[in-house]
Amino acid sequence: MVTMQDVAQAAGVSPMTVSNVVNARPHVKPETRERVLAAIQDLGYRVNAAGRNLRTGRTGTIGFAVPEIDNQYFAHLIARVVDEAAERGLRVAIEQTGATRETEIEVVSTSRNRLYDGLLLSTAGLTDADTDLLQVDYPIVLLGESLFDAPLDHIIMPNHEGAREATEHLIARGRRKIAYLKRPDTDMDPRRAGYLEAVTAAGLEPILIEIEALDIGSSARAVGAALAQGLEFDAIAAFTDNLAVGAIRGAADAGLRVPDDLLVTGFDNVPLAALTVPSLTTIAPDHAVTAHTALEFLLERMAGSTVPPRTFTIPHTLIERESSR
Amino acid sequence: MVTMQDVAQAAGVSPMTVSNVVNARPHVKPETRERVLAAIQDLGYRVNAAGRNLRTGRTGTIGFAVPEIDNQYFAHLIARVVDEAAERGLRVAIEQTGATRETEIEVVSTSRNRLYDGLLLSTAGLTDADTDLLQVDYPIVLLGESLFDAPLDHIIMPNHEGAREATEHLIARGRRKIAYLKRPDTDMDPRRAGYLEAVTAAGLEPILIEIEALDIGSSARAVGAALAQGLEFDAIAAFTDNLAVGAIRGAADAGLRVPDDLLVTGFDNVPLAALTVPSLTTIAPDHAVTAHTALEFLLERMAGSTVPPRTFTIPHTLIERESSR
DNA sequence: CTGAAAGCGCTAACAC
DNA sequence: GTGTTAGCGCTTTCAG
Repeated sequence: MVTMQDVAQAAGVSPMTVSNVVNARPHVKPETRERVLAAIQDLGYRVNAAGRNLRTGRTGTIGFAVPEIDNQYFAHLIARVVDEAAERGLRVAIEQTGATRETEIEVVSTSRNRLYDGLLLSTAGLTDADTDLLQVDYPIVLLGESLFDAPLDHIIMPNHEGAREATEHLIARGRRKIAYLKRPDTDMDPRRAGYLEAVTAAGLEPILIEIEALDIGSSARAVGAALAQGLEFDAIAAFTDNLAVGAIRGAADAGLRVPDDLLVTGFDNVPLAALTVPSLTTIAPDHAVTAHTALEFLLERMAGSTVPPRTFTIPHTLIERESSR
Repeated sequence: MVTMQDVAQAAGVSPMTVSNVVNARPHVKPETRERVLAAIQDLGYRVNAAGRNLRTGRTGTIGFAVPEIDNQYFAHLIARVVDEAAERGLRVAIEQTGATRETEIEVVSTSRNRLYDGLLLSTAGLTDADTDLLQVDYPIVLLGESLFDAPLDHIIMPNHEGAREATEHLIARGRRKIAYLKRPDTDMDPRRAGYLEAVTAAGLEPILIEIEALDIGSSARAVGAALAQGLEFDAIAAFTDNLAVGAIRGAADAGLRVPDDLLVTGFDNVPLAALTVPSLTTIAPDHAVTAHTALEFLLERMAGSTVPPRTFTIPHTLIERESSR
C-alpha cells in the first residue's frame, strides 16, 4: 500500500506537507503542491481512512437506523438523507432494526464504538422506559413516531394532527362509517388518537380494524376479513400509505372499488401514492425538510453543540387524490 | 475516552489480555476473563473501531452502490443484503449513484481508500469502455443489468430470457399488438432484445414506446401520450414493475382498464407487485438468492480468493397475476 | 511556508 | 496463559 510517507519521499517533502496538500489546506507553495500532486498521481496514492480516523477521532460516516429499509417510506427518507449527507461529504451506513426494541438498543450501544460520528435513529420499538438507555454521550437524533422524553433532539411526525385532518376530510366527504386500521403492537398511537378525536367530534362511532403487521399484505387480509364478517364501513383512514394500498387491495378482493364503494386515505405520501390506481389521498409530511433538519441537528451535535434538546415537528399537508373522490 | 490500556490497568493485566477477552479468543483463564469483563463493565469501555481498523486493515463495513435507493427493487435488495451482511457481522454503507457513469466511477475509486472492505456495485451507467476502471486490486462484485467483460464476479439478471418469457406469455394470451416500454438512455437493452425475439418469432410487429426516464411517472406519461396519439396496442411488456405500475396508471388516465382493455407485464417482482390493483404479472428473479450469492462472492474475494471471475445468473420464474388475466 | 516528533488505540508476533 | 515490543497511517502540536 502506498502511504503518505512514500509520496513525501517521492516528492522530496515531509509527510506533513503531503497531508496539507491532500486536505487542501492553505500555506502550501503552488510548486510544492504541484510536485506533491504529481507524486500522488504517479504512485496512485489514496489516503487511508483508518489512519485518519484514528488520528482525528472521526469517521466521516453517520449511522441511520430504520425499522425496515424495504418500505417506501423509509427507502424514500434514506435516499434523501444519503443525498443530504453526501453534499456534506458524509457517508451513511444503514442499520435495519426490524422495529424491535432489542435491535434498537443494540444499535445505540454499538454506535458508541465511534464507528459512526453520529446516529439518526428512527425508533419504533423503544418506549418511555428505555429513556435512560438513550442517555449516551454521543450525538443521536431521534426521528419518527414515538413520543417520549429522552433528552435528545427529536424530529416528530405530525401524527395526531395529520390523522385528524385525514379523518375530517372523509367526514367532509359525507362519510359516517369510517374505519381505522389499528396497529397491533401498541396502544400508544397518536394517529389513532387523531382519528378518534375527529370521529368523536363529529358524533360518529369509531370502527377499529386490527391488523397483524404493518405491511401491505396484512392490511389487505384484515380489510378482506372485516368485510367478510359483515363489518360495515364506507371509508378507511389507514395508518400509512402502505396500509392504504393494502386496504384497496383487500377491498378489491371483496369486489369493492375505491373510491366508488369506499373512500381511503393514507399517511406518508410515499412517491407511489400519486401513481397507484386509484391514486391515494394522503397526509404528506415534507420528506425533504425531515431529512434536512435531522441532518442539521445531528451535525450541530457532532460539532459539539450543547443547546437543550430540540423538537421539530415535520410540516405537512393533506393531498387529495382519487381514493377519496 | 476509556481505552484498553485503562481497562488493563484496572484489571491488573496487560492490554493484550484485554484484547484477547474482547475478541473472545481462547487461552484466557476464566478468572482473568471475569476480572477483565468486570473492569470493562465498570469503566464502560467500548472498543475503538478506528484503532482496530488501522491495525487490522479491515473495517467490517462493505459498500453497496445502487442507482437509486428510492426504488422498490433496490430498496428490497438492500434490505436483503443488509440482513445477510448483519448475519456475518458486517455493516453495509449505501451509496447512491443516480445511475450516472461519473458517480459510479467515483464510488469505485473512493472505495479503494479502504473505507470499505469490499464493494457491491449495481452498475447502470458504466459501459464496456470503462472496463479498465474496474481493474482495481480491491474486492468488487458487479450486480445487475449491464453485461460487459470486466474481470470481476458478476451477478446478472436474466434479462433476455425474462423479457422473452413475459412477451411469450402475452402472446399465449392471444395478444397481437404488444408494446414495449423502451428506456431512452441506451440501445443495449437485453430485455428489449428478449421482447423483440419473442415478437418476431410470433410474426408480430414490434411496437416501441420510448419513455423519458425509468420512473413510474414517466411511464404513465409515455403510455398516456401513446394512447392519445392513437397508437394501437393491446398489451404492454414493461421494462420493470415500476414502469408497469406507471403504464397501468397511464392507461387509467386514458380511460382504459387493466386487464379488461389492456394486459400488462412487469419485471422484478417487487413486493408491491402482488398487492397493487390489479396485481402484476411479472418476471420474478430470486432476490434472496441474489443477495446471498453477491455477498458470498464478495466475502470470498475479501478473503483473498483469486479464482477466475465468475458469473451467476439469477434464477427466475414468471408469476401470473391479474394484470394479464 | 515546511518539517520533526509524538501518539491516536489497537493487535500480530513473539517471548516468557 | 500472559506480557512486551512494535507499528499500522495519519495529523496535531510546535519549531524553524
